[in-house]
Amino acid sequence: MSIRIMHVDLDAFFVEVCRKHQPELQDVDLLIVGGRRDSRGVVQSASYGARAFGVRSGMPIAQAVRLCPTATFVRGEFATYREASHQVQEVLERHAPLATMTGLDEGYLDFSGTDLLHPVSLLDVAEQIHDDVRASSGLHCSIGIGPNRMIAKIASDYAKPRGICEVRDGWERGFVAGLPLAALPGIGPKSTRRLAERGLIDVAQVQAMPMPELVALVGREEAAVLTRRAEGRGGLVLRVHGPAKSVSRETTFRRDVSSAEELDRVLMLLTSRVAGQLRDEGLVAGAIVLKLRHGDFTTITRQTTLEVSTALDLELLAPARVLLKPAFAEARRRGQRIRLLGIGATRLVASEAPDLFETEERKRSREITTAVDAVRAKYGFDAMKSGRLVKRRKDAPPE
DNA sequence: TCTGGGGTCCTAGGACCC
DNA sequence: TCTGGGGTCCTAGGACCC
Repeated sequence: MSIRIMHVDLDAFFVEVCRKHQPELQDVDLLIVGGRRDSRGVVQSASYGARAFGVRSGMPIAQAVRLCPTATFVRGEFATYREASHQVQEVLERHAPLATMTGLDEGYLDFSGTDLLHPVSLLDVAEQIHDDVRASSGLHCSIGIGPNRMIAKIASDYAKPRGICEVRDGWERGFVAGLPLAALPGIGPKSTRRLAERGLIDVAQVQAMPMPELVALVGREEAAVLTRRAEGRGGLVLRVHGPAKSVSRETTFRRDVSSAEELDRVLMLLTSRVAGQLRDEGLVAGAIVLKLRHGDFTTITRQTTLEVSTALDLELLAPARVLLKPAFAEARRRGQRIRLLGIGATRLVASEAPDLFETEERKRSREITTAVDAVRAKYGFDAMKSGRLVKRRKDAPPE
């Protein structure tokens, strides 16, 4: 049985979704999604016109403004991304027995063992998928086909935009030979720099290098991984997403914060959003993680195990506060303001039926929470907030 | 005006148990 | 009184991906 995997990647996804929902952006050639010009964010996605100016995803907005000052900057709406992503997912599921989205804007299909159905090539199938995605979501995509996941992914990248690239079995080594190492998945900025310091830039160099020499350069373990990738070998099976392993919310302040009160207010809000999502998904958390980023961008995390797994706001908030207090004190001692605050829930398990022996207090708290969730399900998250948050909102300066 | 937000996976050291 | 090693859980940090 031959293994054939297809990777579908949407072109300039965030930009195109924004165009779809804001028709006035339709003819804006220089469009950058991620945040307004003055925001403390990074570029999520840039139109091909803006990319010609050197704008790339992940780049600070401020830098994008300098490179492309006449561009239009928009923030984008997560809900619209999710909606478009679902439309694409449905198309993919129609075309293969096993299909899975691995991000909002990409997914894999497994055509392994369909040699009788598609004996020679999957190009015609890919063309059909492209057209169906376009018809269903209004978005263009690029498609890569290969004998493993890594090759399919690199091929879709190579095909961009709006292209299809098929790498047949046996050709993968030659296909990756012309690429820089940084183009291989798993080799990010840090590894790229480290490898470059040892003179390793291109895949072809690794292919040509005798193993002992490579081991001498980067060590046995990394040499093995590098060789495997440089030979074009990669994952052969698709795994469908399991349940979430963590749920988190974090926010970067518009200006660094030094007030304990403000931190606590935001901690309440973030925790309540995390807790809400946990309940929504029928999960409880066994531990929580607090994240702080200082003004100088150093980032710390503090984690603690919960006595009882929970998805109740207050039962997550209390230990979160216990973590925040000394961490904030330490930041103060070092003269650091807080740039980012985040809270995450981990060690998630499916929530069970309520404990028969639970205290009256906890029972009441759980029942109130259920009522709040019901209101929120109907009117949205902001329909219910704790009195403290509402009060504070009123005297807050206009956004 | 430097550097988002939501994830996954890996490593490494210490505690603790057998 | 000294001396193990393996296994597992926990925390913190870091690389990477989209």
